[in-house]
Amino acid sequence: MSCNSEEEMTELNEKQVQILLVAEKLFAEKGFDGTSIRDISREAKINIAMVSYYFGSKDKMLEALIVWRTSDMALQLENLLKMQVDPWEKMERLIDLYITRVNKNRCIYKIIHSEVLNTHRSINIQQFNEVKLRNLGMIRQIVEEGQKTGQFRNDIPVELLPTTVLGTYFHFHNTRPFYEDMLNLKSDRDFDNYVKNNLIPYIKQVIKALLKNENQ
Amino acid sequence: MSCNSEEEMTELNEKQVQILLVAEKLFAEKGFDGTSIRDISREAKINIAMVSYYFGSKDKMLEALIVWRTSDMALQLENLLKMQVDPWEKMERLIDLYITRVNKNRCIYKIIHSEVLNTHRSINIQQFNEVKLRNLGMIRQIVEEGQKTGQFRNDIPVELLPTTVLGTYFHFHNTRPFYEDMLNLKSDRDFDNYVKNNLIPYIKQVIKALLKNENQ
DNA sequence: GACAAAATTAAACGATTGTTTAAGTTAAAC
DNA sequence: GTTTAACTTAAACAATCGTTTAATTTTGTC
Repeated sequence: MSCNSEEEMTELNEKQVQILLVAEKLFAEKGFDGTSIRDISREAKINIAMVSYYFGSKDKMLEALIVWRTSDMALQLENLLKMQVDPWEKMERLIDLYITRVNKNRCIYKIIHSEVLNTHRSINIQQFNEVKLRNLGMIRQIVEEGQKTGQFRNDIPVELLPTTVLGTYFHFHNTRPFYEDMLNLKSDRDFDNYVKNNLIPYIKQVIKALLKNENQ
Repeated sequence: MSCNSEEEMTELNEKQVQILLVAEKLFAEKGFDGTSIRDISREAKINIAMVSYYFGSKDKMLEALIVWRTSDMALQLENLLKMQVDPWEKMERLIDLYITRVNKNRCIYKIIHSEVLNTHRSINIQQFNEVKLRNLGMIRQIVEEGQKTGQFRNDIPVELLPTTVLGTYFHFHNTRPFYEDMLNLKSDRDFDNYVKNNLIPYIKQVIKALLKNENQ
């Protein structure tokens, strides 16, 4: 059930990918309901009938988009877990991995959070939940490593750590206009630099402060 | 410019409030674009022409909704700032105030973050930004109090603290179906209890761990 | 070149969108 | 009671929505 490699032909041809790329961009900009199939067709330079032809419907296209973007995370996490490095280092790299990945797929995460969850939409998000649960298991392993060596505290609510990392990151982006005003970030370049030089180190600082065993 | 007490008649009659209450509920459930004026009219038991009659348009109604919900925060924060209590206590109460308020107006915050910001919508959010900036100034004062007594570290990126508090809180709600699954929260009551007994104390723990001066 | 399948198109479908209109009702002022 | 303004209504408006249809073009196979 959790394995989708063969059961429903998830392979996408290049035309489908072309459509999904445009859809992802527009959905993130204007929302799912705010984006029409005609908008997508215009930007992707295809006929409006092609969406129904390739995906069946607009809803199913969104479903295909989500599956496409969330089905290759496990590998990277397993590689991280195998590494023979200090728990602190491993936790830092975990945060880097999270942020890098989420930043790369920021559009689709925005869609998922604001359009799919909580709204009564008939879209299957089971696979998305499974990815999150597997990720959490790996984070728990890293934390336990640090606890065994006495470097980390023992009472850490692991299940809330990713929420702080991602929540801080997403909320920063969600309130981007405010931060641009206050911090005087005039270009995309300024903004990205602030994320890299201030926001990400801050998130690491937060998590490390929370993990640190004070009795040591 | 920042004072709107008289310039454009922000007072709402009870009919307008009735409409806004329904609109807020539906927007949060189905999104701004996903909610039609006919949906609102049906639920509010009014004629579909009343929205245009009272607010001018659907867009202006959203603007009125945002202004209505974000124009009474300053008073509570000023009262908190005046209190003669320990900086730690003050910071805890600040977080409580933030969360209580945001929880009360969760619907409108959801709308603002997912529908207004970042999407190219012609809605004035200046007032919303000003509220945020004023809040930040007060947080900065509390932090400086704690730094003067040596209880807080000196290198604290104050401008990112509210983002961690609100980001963690919002992201928890945004991924609610996942947490319901994992933590076996079967009812609204279970969920609210977890927020009260686990999430909010965790957020306080995170902020306090970050603020704590290790050299003391 | 002939055939079949896949891909693409323009056009139309009925439904729904936000908004406006013009007629109707209500309520208060005089 | 008359007048005036505010309020409310049903109906219609043009525009756009997601989807389907049927015809046409492209592509690959023999």
